[in-house]
Amino acid sequence: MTPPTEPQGRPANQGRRVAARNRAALITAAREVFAEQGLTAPLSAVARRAGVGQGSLYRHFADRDALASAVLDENVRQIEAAADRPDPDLADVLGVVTWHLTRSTAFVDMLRVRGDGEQARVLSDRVRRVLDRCLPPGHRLTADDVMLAVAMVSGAVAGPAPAERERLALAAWRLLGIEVGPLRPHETADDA
Amino acid sequence: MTPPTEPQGRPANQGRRVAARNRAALITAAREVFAEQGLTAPLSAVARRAGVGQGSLYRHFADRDALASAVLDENVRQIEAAADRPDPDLADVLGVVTWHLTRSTAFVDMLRVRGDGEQARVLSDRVRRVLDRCLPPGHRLTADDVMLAVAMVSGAVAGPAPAERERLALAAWRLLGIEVGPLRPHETADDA
Amino acid sequence: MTPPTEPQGRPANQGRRVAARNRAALITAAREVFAEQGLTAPLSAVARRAGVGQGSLYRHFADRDALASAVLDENVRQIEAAADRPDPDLADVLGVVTWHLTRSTAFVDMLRVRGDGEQARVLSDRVRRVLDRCLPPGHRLTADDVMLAVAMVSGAVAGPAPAERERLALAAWRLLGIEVGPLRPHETADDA
Amino acid sequence: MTPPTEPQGRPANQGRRVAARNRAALITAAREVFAEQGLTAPLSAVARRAGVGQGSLYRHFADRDALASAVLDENVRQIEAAADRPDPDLADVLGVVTWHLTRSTAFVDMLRVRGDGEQARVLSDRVRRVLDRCLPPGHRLTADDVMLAVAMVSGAVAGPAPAERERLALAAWRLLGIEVGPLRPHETADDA
DNA sequence: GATGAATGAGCATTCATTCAT
DNA sequence: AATGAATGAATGCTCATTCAT
Repeated sequence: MTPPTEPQGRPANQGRRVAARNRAALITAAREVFAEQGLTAPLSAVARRAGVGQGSLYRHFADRDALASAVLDENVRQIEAAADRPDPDLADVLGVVTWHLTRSTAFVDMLRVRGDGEQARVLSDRVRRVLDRCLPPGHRLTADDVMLAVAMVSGAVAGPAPAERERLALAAWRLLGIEVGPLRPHETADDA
Repeated sequence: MTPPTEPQGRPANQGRRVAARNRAALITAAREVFAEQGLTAPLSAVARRAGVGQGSLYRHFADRDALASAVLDENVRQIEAAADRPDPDLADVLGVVTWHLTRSTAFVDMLRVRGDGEQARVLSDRVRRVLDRCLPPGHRLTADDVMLAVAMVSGAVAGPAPAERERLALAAWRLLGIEVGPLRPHETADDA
Repeated sequence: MTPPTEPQGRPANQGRRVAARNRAALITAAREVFAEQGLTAPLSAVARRAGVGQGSLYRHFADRDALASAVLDENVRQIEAAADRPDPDLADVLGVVTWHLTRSTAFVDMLRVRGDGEQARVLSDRVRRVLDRCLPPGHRLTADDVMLAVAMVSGAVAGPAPAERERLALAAWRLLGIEVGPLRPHETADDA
Repeated sequence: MTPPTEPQGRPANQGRRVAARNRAALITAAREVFAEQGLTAPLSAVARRAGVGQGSLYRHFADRDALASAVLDENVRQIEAAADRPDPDLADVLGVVTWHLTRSTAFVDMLRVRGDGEQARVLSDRVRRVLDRCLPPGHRLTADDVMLAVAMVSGAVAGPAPAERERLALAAWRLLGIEVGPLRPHETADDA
């Protein structure tokens, strides 16, 4: 993107660009660290993995929750995107939801509305709204039912090792008698 | 020199008479603290709530796992007791299991086999064995199914406030189409 | 020793005998524990190895120093015994001294008069007196010289693993040009 | 709301200007504390004496060994510097070695390779290499001999009070028949 | 006298958070 | 706006010492 030439000066104005890059690096790092160690992982580990000073982390994110929200926001956005067409299919969207459940401990925790989270509720509500839109009128399940079902599936995958989660998630949906599409992420444009 | 009555200094060693009482107090305190804060709560908080020195905690329980096991063992024993008769009824036993799920975050954590826990696996296996015994031959569910269902219900109640858990647990079982008896503990004799 | 008969009563008077046995067990245990872990080993470990309550340890020995002295007293007594004849031979006695140096970290520490020890000085002086008696008038070395030499040899063996100590001690004496007899303990009668 | 001047609360973060100063203060404090109490002295005492938070100590030195190495490295560097010329004189270098032996309990401990210490072995080897270089071919002593002699002298000074150590060290070398130059440090340039 | 439990001070270590540069 | 160091509260754990039984 930036022309590789000009090793000279150009002192200022990089700030803006560096800031954005750091923010993204922090989110990426946090996603990885939270996935591996859970939502209570040391924030210093996140900063280290992002290659960024501790202070910068706090400049971008006021507290652990803000950082976690930023991480989860990306997951939720993918779910929203999966339902972003005229007649969204519930099974399809649940496939995306489940894909994230099997990848991210943090996402699991969020959907179980772990304790405190004001932020978590907001994100969780966005998921609910998406699912609501997928329910044709007269469906045997309500949005509450589906949200509960999602929480239940997250309970099924919360403990075991990553390798087992996919199998367990599918077994859980089967036990619920709810059809689910193929487990997959929904690539959005902002990864470019 | 100084008279034997010293209101200052050490709070007085009350001798070994209190040993059993302390042990019980520690388990009670741990049950409460773990229920509120989860299995990673500070052990110092447990000792404080039990009104006992830190050293006494470590004398009675070698490590966090030993303490957690002592707490959870009581829950599991009640479940075992509930099934301890000629023809145990699955719905009944699930009622006891669910009762504990709605009371104790720690019990929820245990059944999701969070992390490494050797002890957790042992306790979890005891629950599985109990449930296995309740399944008449030819039942539509396997023991694995039921354990998965229990994990799913624990996912349903893990996040929300205690007041909501009972309602959610019942809704979860209904969604699974599995009948569950009244939610209740199973009082054992050792409380005397 | 005690007649194996009479399983009945005989309530008291055992106290005296048990006390002596405990004291001996504590010294033996302390010798082993101090030899393995050094003079700062936990006293609880000594009591445990002796099969005795912590309280009993403190009844017999007011503090760590008293216990250490009791352990070392036995070593010093052997050295005194080795010189307990008309014309004691310096090399012989140094052999006994060196034998203890190679076996006991505690003994090494004592002869280097580690820090505090009032007790250590007393024991150390007894060794000096023994060595003094072994020096024929007109010997090229003074008692101070020999004590210094002993401290130097203890420095040579203090760090390395037990297996190396014998070799190093002999090399040290050779470097000093002082003749030393065979390394051996001096069995006394009180082991019966 | 509150004016930026708050005499209460945090003692104020003085920014990274003090980083180097803190590191140096820690080494100085550690040198003193280790010299007085040995290498097992509480690290909290070091931090306190340095006027630095516990966290800062751990930021600069990962563990006790790293701190000890930093302290001892300076001693060893002086010894190396003393031998850093065409034809180093053994007696001279031993004078520097002995000077450090009489000042620092920690240095004494290091040369006796107490316990496991990976780091201690490294430093000790550096001393050996220096001494090796001072031995003209055909000298009556090998490097092993001289290292043993150094360990022996350290045994002579390890116990007694600082005031006595110089006298005892000289007496020890005399007893060994090894010539030693004046006891003195070797000032290096980095004190500036 | 023996016993074993109670106690809490002490030490190592981690980590969230602040702040001068 | 980034940086990285400083800080100390918090926590786990150990162990010397006391004391009722």
